[in-house]
Amino acid sequence: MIEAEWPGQIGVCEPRRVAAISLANRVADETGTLVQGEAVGYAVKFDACANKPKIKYMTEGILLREMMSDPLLKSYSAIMLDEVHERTLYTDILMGLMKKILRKRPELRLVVASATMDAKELYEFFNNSHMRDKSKDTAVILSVKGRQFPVNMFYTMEPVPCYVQKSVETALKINLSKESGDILIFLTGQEEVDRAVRLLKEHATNIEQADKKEKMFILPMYGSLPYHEQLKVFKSAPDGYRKVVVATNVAETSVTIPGIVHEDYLPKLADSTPPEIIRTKLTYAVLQLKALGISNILKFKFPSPPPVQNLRSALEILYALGAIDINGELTKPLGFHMAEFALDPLYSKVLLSSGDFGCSEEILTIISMLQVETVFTKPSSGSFAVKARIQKRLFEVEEGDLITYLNVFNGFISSEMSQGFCHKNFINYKSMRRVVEIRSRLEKMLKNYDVPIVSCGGLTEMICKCLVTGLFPNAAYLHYSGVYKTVRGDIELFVHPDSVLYTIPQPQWVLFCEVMHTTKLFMRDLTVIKSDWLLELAPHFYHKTTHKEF
DNA sequence: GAGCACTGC
Repeated sequence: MIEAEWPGQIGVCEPRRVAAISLANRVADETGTLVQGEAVGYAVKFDACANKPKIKYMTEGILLREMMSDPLLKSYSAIMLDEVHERTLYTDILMGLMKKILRKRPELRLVVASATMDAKELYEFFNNSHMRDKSKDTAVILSVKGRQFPVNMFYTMEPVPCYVQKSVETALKINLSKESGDILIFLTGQEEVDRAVRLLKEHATNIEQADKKEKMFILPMYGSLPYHEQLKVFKSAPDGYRKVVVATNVAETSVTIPGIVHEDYLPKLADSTPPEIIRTKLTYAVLQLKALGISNILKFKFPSPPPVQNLRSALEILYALGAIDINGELTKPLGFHMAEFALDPLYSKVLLSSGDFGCSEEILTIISMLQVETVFTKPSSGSFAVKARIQKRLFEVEEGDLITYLNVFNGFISSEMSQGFCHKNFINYKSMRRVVEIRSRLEKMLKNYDVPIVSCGGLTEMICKCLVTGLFPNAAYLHYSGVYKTVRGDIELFVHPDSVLYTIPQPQWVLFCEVMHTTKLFMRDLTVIKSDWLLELAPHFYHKTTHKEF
């Protein structure tokens, strides 16, 4: 074990929650200690270890957050960044911050672990190799040969007509064989996982009823499952049962589910995507760097510098939201509170102003609904597809998708969160449970910030106005040519066919939550607004002269 | 009438 002369903690950052939790479990198991004990623990959002374990596994955002109260990470003597080859936004930001910290704390040990051969680039980044004095270099490259866990893989040699069916059959075959060990099946999406789980459960029930000894314990695993259900895969199956986990690729990398020795395999695509930081919106990341006291974002050393224009527009939006002042300083309390939310700043702004509009109950619901994939299921069979469409109409309103979501949620709550309600209305029950979880967390945060939790009781205009206070950068107007355009930049946008506004006469002004770039630029999750509201509620961003339409 | 999935705070 780690001895006393090792003064601080060892922090290991993983890009995904399940990875952090499963590694902590694994290491605790190997060292014969309890997870979340003194030696080994983990911290992910909403589920942190209470003590300070010697080895702490966490998601990247957690370490970033810890830096807000402990900027030099003094409680750690070593930090490991794992899976760096994935180059998530947070990996890059953490590497930039660690470089700064290392200058002030040369005794801190940093291990950067990557599965690919980008070592040279990272080596140069941490060594300041542009400087002439190489003797000051402190980074070294260590190579570790990969070691595989003994796992039996099953490939199908030929294409199979239905691989969901086939994987279920394979699992059943393994289950009847003499070999012991748990089974992990990978499929491509949530729907497939649910289908496979249903099939397997039928078999499992039959086995139990026939009182055979090959009992199975079936568990699904995918991202939009409520958190407490995700954690079930890490527990061992009851005595006498073989655990069968059916997963999407949530679990594909860096996850070790204890006991798994059989894997179904789907080929992984070559990892060639450029770092997230150079192609994504930086509003939230810049907000967090500001919260860490990085005053000059444009001078911050990123391993892969994002386009300056992206940084500038992030700063401009944060200013217009009121999160930073004219000097680029985080505002108190608004900017600091916005940095605390694990949400797009446009959404956290809407939440924080919802008390003033007397509609925080409704806004909490809407923002929570936006955190999950669509709750409407899309049956593939014809007659059910028509029925689903008819049921969805019952919730639809002319104000747009967001108020429609509000109606769905309220219906779900009135039904006492019944599965029957979801079934009848073609709504995903598990997603709705997750929305309920998220909503109660956000509500707690609003209460902490003394935002009154109040309902406007059906005054949808107040809700729509409140949405403008944060979503104003996402406003579009109907051009006389019949397509929508952004107010700034005149970019052509189209209503997505999934929107409730798709089939009704096009309103003059809308807010969108997201743009999807597929065959065209499609706006999703729309709300109808009035142009006056933009002038009234976002004067920094829109002036009367900005566009003739005003 | 569109259309891969997944993740993180």
